[in-house]
Amino acid sequence: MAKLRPTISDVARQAGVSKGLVSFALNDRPGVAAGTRLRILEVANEMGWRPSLRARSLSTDRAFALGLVIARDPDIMSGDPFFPAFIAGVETALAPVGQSLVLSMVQSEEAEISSYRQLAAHGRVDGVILSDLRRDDPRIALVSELGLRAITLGHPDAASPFPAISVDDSPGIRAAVAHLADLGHERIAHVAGPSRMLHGIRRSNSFASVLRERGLVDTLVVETDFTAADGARATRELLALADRPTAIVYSNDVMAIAGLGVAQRSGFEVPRDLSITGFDGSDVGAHIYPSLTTVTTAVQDWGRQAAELLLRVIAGEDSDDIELAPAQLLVRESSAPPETNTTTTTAP
Amino acid sequence: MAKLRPTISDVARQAGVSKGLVSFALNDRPGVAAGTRLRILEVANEMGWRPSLRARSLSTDRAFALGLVIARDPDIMSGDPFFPAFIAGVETALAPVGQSLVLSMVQSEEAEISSYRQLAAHGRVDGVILSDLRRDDPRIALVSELGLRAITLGHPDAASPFPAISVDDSPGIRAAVAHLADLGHERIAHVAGPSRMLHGIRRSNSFASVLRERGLVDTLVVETDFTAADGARATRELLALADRPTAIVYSNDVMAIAGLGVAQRSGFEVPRDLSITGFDGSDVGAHIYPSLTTVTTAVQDWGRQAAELLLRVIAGEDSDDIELAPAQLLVRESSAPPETNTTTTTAP
DNA sequence: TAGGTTGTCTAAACCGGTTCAGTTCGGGAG
DNA sequence: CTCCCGAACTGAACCGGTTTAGACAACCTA
Repeated sequence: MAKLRPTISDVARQAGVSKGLVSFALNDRPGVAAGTRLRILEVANEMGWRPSLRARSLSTDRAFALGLVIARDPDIMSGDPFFPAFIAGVETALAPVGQSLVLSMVQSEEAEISSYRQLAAHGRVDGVILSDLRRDDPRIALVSELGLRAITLGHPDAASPFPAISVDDSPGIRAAVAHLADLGHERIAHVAGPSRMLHGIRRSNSFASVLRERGLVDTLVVETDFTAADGARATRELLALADRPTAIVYSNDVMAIAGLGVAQRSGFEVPRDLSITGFDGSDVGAHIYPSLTTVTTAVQDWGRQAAELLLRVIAGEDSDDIELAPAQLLVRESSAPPETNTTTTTAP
Repeated sequence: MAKLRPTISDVARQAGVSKGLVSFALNDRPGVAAGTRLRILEVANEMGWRPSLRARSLSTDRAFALGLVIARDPDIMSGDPFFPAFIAGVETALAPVGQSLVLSMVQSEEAEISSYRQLAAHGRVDGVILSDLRRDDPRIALVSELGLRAITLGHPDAASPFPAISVDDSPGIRAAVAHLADLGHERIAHVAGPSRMLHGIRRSNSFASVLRERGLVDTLVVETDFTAADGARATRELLALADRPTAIVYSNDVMAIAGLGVAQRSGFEVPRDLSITGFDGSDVGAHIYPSLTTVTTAVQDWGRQAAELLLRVIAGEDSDDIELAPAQLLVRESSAPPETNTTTTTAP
């Protein structure tokens, strides 16, 4: 015979007080005599009482959960190291405080919107983490209109009522390009992410600005949808150019690996004939041949701090924007000086 | 001023009936006159009434959510195509019925156990999906003791109160090995997953049994933890053998890609000097050079059907085990006949 | 000693649904 | 014309917490 879990009324009866007082005692609120509080806690503990999240949810109008809606094709997700690490980080912040993560993975913009609507309508979460910001991102207005709390991963391109927690990609991209330029590359291409995504734009801008600073060509840019297939396509296009690049900076590791495949298949030897760099260092990039020079960020930490920030927002505490340690270049084998039979550069 | 969302009492008042009757009407239960029901639905719709999930949760003792606890290191997750696709599939089953997925990613067995305990104690979910089954998996007893409903991905190695939804790996593995044997390979190795995981064991067994049937060596097996790093390590060990294998069957694509890297780095040309096959076809495997022969399953469909099965279990409907279409071999470029002129190739 | 203040506690309302016992009413059978 | 029955509906309890108004006693002050 399974004995039902005790309720707050059971505790009250057992302790000989009213259930209201038990509630006060258990929530550490003033107005309870020290001795009584102790006795109540003791009785509750002894009876194995656990608060009912549902009852608490109903009466306090909170969900004790955060939401994350990922709008990406599973194909893109499949090789991407970002979300697993990010979610693992979120978890480390939530578990200790008894909160949960409600995850939704959608594959179209309509599904994305209805996903946020459902989360809000059902009161499923107290706040959401907005990732993969886009230009004029409709989610910001939507989410605030729905009355959800939120934070953004990165700064949106318009005014936003939500705090942002960001990792500056620029130093990483700049370091990658500078690294290649320092090696002597003059025609450096960029296989960019979708231009509707802000981090894609930012990376592209950083890319272009370093090149301009150095007086190098900054027009070798191909936009992609972040998939391996599109990374391969972009690489084929670049390598087919009459004046092909000698180095390619990719916006993620998956595309870089696919690009490496294309290059090798076409008879180019990397890094002798072509240098490549990735982004958002994946585990596998370290083990391919040649190993992939890439740009890494502390994603798991990002996840943890994002969750902590959102919890503070929900609690109504002051919460300013957070700027995390910038992305860092990790030089491995896939980058080297270009073949030297090309024209030599003159030192400034 | 924002008007508060209407409650069932508001609808009742507006329609001139009791709130009990509104509840009956909205839940399509008998005992409501057709005309009245229509009027109530009309009023509710007009007022924009949405049921409060929290109130419903409290009174019906249900969560309207499913749980998934993933106990893997983010490093392993990062290149693995399984969970993103699986979760996307789950979502397609949940969204239409207004349910949600509560996801938890943990990195230790204690954290895993306490994660299930929290989900149950908080009544956060009505059931859980048990993935990555292990031998003598403690979660089966735990989860049933906690009173959660559940389904397992694959058949556990002991009696289980939960239905299983499985994809038979054997045909895929057997096809991969047969493919290699048919090409003429005689020394075929296996880079296996952790032996504590049932699917790892099953794949190893299938591997060994085909080899025995064909009278080939079945002892070239190295166990790994599924990471790229460990896949690389296993490959180095195998290639260092005096009588090295001419083909390697990997238990996932990430390790196969890492293995390819190791082989190429050691001067082996794939597939001329060494054939390799992966498992759980990832997007990127199609774009490396040489492209990866692998074994694929319809993971997204698996996710959708798993969620649907669990929903049936929760609803108390009959729910038998489900056997999905078996894994299939996808032959690409990384497998070819062994070199016939030399029995042993020496590493440069 | 009266009056006010403070601290401790109780009772009841409340969150927004579901469910059940019981009341009302109309129609068919006898 | 009754009587009975089932369909339609009401009112209230219930889920398990939180919160507020108010009761009561002890203590302090004038």
